[in-house]
Amino acid sequence: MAILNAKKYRDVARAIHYLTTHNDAQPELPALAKAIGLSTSYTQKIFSDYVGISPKQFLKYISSERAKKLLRSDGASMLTASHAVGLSSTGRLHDLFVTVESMTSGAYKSGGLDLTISYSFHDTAFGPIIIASTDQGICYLTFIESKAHGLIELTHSFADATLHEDHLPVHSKALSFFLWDQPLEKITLHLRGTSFQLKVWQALLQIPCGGVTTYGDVAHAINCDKAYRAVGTAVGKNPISYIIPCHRVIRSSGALGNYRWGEERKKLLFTRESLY
DNA sequence: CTAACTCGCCGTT
DNA sequence: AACGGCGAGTTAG
Repeated sequence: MAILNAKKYRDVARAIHYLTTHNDAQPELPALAKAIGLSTSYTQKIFSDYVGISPKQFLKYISSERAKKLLRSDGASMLTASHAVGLSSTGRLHDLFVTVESMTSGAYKSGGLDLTISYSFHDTAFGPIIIASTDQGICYLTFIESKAHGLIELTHSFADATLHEDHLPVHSKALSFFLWDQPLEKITLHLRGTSFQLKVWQALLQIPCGGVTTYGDVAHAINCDKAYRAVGTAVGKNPISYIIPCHRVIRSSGALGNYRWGEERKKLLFTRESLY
């Protein structure tokens, strides 16, 4: 599968941004290419390589009518136990391969004092990432703009931990989650969060690849029907992008809603996965 | 028929 | 006490 480095991701993201902000004008390929400053042939190529469909089709695929249909087809049952038996065949389920450990209150409150964290950088189909782990498991995985910027954010998040760059085998395991045509490897996450956040993140692991659900449905799944607003903020604090698939949660209106790592990235993930 | 706005929700800081 | 990766109902086009 095609892998996006920082520059390619920026180009694709700009293309997505242009299309969605000019969708009423039915933009033709030449207009798109001109807007992002690349040739028509190259624009066509990178777009279809990385998004999976042509620029023209793309607009149709992110329409909120289509999103609503996807919600209706599996939505409500997506977060119930029943999917594990029947519906899971349509998409890989992360919760069968992911174990969650939560940090002790000491490490939790201190910003990671006494923790030794190894981190490494990688490119994925959805852009460059940083992966970090403790001796217990993956503690951090985010999309990044640059290595320097990514490291600053990691440092900010674990201000009192000891950090060093080191590409461990467990990082490669995490990376396998980004590849479709390859079996998943079992992995442990080492998470820092409130009990409410942990419940939310655990629920997200039940959404199969290609599936979508709503913030309200997640709230229902954890028995806090009216806390959908709080669910939104908890989802937004997910420290392990992609493996904990927070990008599969959208608004009940069919609008995609916000995304910590950029609206364009959420559109890319949403489109790419619903083609799966 | 959407799009924009209001007002209520509730866990965090 | 204020603020969100929200949602349902209402109103303006």
